[in-house]
Amino acid sequence: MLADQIARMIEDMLEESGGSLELQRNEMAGRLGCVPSQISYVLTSRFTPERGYVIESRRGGGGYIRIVRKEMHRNEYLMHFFYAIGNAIDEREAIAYVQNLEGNGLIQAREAKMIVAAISEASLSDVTPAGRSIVRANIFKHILLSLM
Amino acid sequence: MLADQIARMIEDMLEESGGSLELQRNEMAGRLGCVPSQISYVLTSRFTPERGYVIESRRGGGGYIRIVRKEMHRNEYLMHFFYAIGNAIDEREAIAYVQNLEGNGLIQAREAKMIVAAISEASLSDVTPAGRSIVRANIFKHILLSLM
DNA sequence: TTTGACTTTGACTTTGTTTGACTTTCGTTT
DNA sequence: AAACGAAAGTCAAACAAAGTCAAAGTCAAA
Repeated sequence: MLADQIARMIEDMLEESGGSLELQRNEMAGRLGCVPSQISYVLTSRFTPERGYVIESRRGGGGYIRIVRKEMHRNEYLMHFFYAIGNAIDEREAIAYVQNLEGNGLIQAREAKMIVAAISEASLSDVTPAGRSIVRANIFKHILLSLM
Repeated sequence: MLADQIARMIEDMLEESGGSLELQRNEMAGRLGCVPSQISYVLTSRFTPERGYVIESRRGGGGYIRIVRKEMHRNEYLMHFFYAIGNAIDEREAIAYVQNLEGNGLIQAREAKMIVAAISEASLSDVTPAGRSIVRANIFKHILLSLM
């Protein structure tokens, strides 16, 4: 399958480059003889944060897509929390996790305060109550990824 | 990319001169082999007030462009941002603010990464596009409050 | 044999950069 | 003053990416 082929190729490139690479979508699609959006598809379906990848990109002239693989095994503790969060978490439980992280020395006091502020009900008051826990989980997980 | 190259050059010059410099647009464009308005573009797209730069200039014979990196002190600064964010902010502008905070030593590199992660489009992908800027502003402001 | 998850494709949108023609503002000569 | 030339400012067009989304295709499992 095309998608798998592309995924393998990207993994290989990540391997070679030690876990971080930049590519150009159009250029790569050209080399592979596929449409550019196929690259996007592979990225969103396979290189997700859940699997430890972080993607950033820029449009326009000189645009690029950067893919970074986080070393899950070197961040066992953080990963533990990452999985524990799941895809939704309420404020109370989230705060407990933050305290836990701080207690284990994985984050500083100031960082803990920042996280609590970010995922507080107050910060998310404009999200529908139903959606809050989901958005909170997403934010929290992305913060954890940024620490890896 | 040309624009980035020019931006880097200006940053270097600012570094050397301790945060303030004067240049001539035409002269610089000549040295770089680009059109003068390219310099203007870099200035307006990168050396913005959000990033902590102040630009002033004069036309006519002996004209110049002065670029000053502005530094403020902690509370003044946090307050300034708090108000500047308003009740909605897009990702780009928000990141510019974070870079500014980091550049002026108000937050650590790790903290900057955390904030960027927290307010990224990726973190907020489950919020409606229209709502994202509003939620982002809220999160950002609450994080700032946690730093005061 | 229908369903549903996953894939493939391409038209359209948005964002970012580069260029050049034209305008405005100064200082300096006449 | 008026005219001139030397700056910088403005703006829109052309170009260069990446993002989005929905329609159509595929295929295995019920």
